[in-house]
Amino acid sequence: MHNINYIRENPIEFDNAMKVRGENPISTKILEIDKVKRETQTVLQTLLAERNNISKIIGKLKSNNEDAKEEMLKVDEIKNKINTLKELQQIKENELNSILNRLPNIPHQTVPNGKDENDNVLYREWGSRPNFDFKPKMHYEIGESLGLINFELASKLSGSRFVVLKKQISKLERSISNFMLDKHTEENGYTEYSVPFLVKKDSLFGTGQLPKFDEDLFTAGENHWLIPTAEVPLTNLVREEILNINQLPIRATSFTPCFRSEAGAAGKDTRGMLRQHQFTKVELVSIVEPQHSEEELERMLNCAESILKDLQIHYRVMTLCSGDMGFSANKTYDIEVWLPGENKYREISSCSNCTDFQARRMNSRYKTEDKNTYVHTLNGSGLAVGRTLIAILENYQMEDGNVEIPEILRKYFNNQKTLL
RNA sequence: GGAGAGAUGGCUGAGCGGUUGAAAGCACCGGUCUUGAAAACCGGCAAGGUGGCAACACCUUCCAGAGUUCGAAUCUCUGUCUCUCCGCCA
Repeated sequence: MHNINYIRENPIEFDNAMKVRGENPISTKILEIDKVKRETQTVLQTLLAERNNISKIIGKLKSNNEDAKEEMLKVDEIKNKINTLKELQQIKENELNSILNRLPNIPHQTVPNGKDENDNVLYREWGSRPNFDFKPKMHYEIGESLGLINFELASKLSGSRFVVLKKQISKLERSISNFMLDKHTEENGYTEYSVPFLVKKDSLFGTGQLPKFDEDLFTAGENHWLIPTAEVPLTNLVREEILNINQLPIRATSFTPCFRSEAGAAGKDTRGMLRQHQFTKVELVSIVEPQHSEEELERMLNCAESILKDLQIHYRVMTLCSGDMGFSANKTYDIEVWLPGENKYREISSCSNCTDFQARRMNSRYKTEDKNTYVHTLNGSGLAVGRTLIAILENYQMEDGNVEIPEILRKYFNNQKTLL
């Protein structure tokens, strides 16, 4: 949600920011509505003050047993005007909100301008592509030939874009999530949370999934939605809170399933478990003071990267361009892991600074000496577990179809060196 | 699912339809005292908005939404949530 004051004072900058995010210039319209709204409000408030005054007089007259007929007639007159103006003001406010609710965050000045993922810029990379003496297989070929990944069974149960894992691969998934949580809580300073996987509308509005992206979400019953990421419950922990300054920074992590309808991705990545309706993820969320959010984004990125470094898997980090960023983001880094089977880099984490954009929607503030200030919120995958599983299978595969277990995970496997 | 109780400022908690934006306490901030701290005492302390260069004035907000009234934290209706008891159950 945008600060209307900022738009009033910087309409051109605002329109430029929207433009690089693929929106039409709209500040003129916003300010027009805003102007009518405020003018109405000013008149309305004068009338309300008048009404309050007369009512007070009536109160006094009545308590003295005096006649108040004249005053009551006056109020009656004012009341009609008040009702009309109230209605108008409400209409204008709703108009304004329905526009503001759907506009994305302003990009940070260091965000490259661009249209889509082709305009993203390499930020840094780590490691190098592994060499294989044989043709590396795709993760699903590995998993299916071992009989440990099964898509037919999943489709029988739930349809397309689901998967059933079994035995060692199932255990591998579990060990990955344990490793990530251990790392983030023991070394990276995050606090582990277990949170609901079903949330209500307000929470999804707070983080920016609603009202614009409802078709990407699954609903459950009348009033609940399945979370598309733990960012939603974790960030909303501070919704409608006024935090004490000494509570900041908050660094929270959680392991949850994520549910996405993948409405716009028909036909994309249909093979394998790269793009599923349900996957698990360890999420990182930071709530910080505004002046610290830029460095916190770098810190969060490092925390996410530390997982792949420990797993010894090659990756690169991309700075997303303005057109490829998510709705709430001011700046986003994607970590793309190398998948030898696919012979491609694929997104495995996305770390975003949402500045005060979500905080305004959530009304999350902290107390400083003389006023309350919106916090800054950040979120990042640390990492997507399903895709980490894919990365391990493809990077650690052996010619005989077996898979080596990354050293850091062996403690979860009784020091076993390979999957079989 | 059945029966009852409740929702008030950062927290706890008062509140006859009209000087209640809201008592009191805690927390927090400033001061006095003290070598320093604690204690004690004094003072300050809700949020959002509109107008104004500003001082400041005004409006709105006591879970949410409708309603009654000249006037609602206080009365009525609906919804949401919380708690207690009973039943059922992971």
